[in-house]
Amino acid sequence: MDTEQRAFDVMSPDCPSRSIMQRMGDKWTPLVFLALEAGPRRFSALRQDIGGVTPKVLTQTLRSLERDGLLTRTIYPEVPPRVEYELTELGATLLGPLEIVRDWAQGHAEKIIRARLNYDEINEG
Amino acid sequence: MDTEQRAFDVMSPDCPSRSIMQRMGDKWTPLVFLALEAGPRRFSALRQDIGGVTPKVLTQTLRSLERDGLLTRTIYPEVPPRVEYELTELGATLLGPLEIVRDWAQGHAEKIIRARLNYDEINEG
DNA sequence: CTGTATCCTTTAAGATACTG
DNA sequence: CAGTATCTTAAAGGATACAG
Repeated sequence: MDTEQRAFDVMSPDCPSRSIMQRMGDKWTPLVFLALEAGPRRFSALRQDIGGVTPKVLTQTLRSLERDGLLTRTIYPEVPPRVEYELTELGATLLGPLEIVRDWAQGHAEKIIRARLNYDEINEG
Repeated sequence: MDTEQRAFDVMSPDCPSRSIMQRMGDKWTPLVFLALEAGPRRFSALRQDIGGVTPKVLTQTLRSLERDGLLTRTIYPEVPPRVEYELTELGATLLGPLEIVRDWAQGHAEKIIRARLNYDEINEG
């Protein structure tokens, strides 16, 4: 059928691009990406880079990104074990958009916090 | 204290910018923004623009964005009632980043879907 | 038309403890 | 070191019906 344009449309309820867009906004995914920006990193390093994440949740996040082809998981047969995570070429293309969003969030956080206080003041007193 | 740089850091567990970044990725927020890109829009119009959203959830999303100062809600005292939603200046500054993310999602959806199929094939049979 | 109210299901996430 | 297992809680989202 139509595979040239409008093949994917986030405004369409069933479009897979929706799930992709949502995944970007989940709690830990963006932080994993930013932590991997500079290069490969192992599990415990990621855990430290990203404050407050439990091993279970970090594993879930990493597996999910691996499944989507956004990063690779490499196991080195050593003792003690070493596992490295690294962005794929595809994953790296997401860094730009992610940084833009991050910069927006950091740059406008103060205004938003003020707006919230103002709203709450008016609507609760 | 330090209000000049690194005032907000998404890598920091308790930074408010995290909650902002997360909100961008919730299910309906980006779609509301894209629907409001062309100008003010009323409730029922938004409901139709955005497939599959229930009134309850749409209201929640809109209220939350209003609270953050990203859009305004204007009630016109008519019968039948008319309510229009419109992006604020602050909200409009988020359109650019959002479009970049949307384009990435739509542009790479196919590759990701293939990666998923491949992963599932290997890890389940 | 623009919502609210209720109830329900699903999913994300966190705490904690344990294993190859 | 790099996870897994189990349990529990919190939050998001959806179905449906109804109200001003």
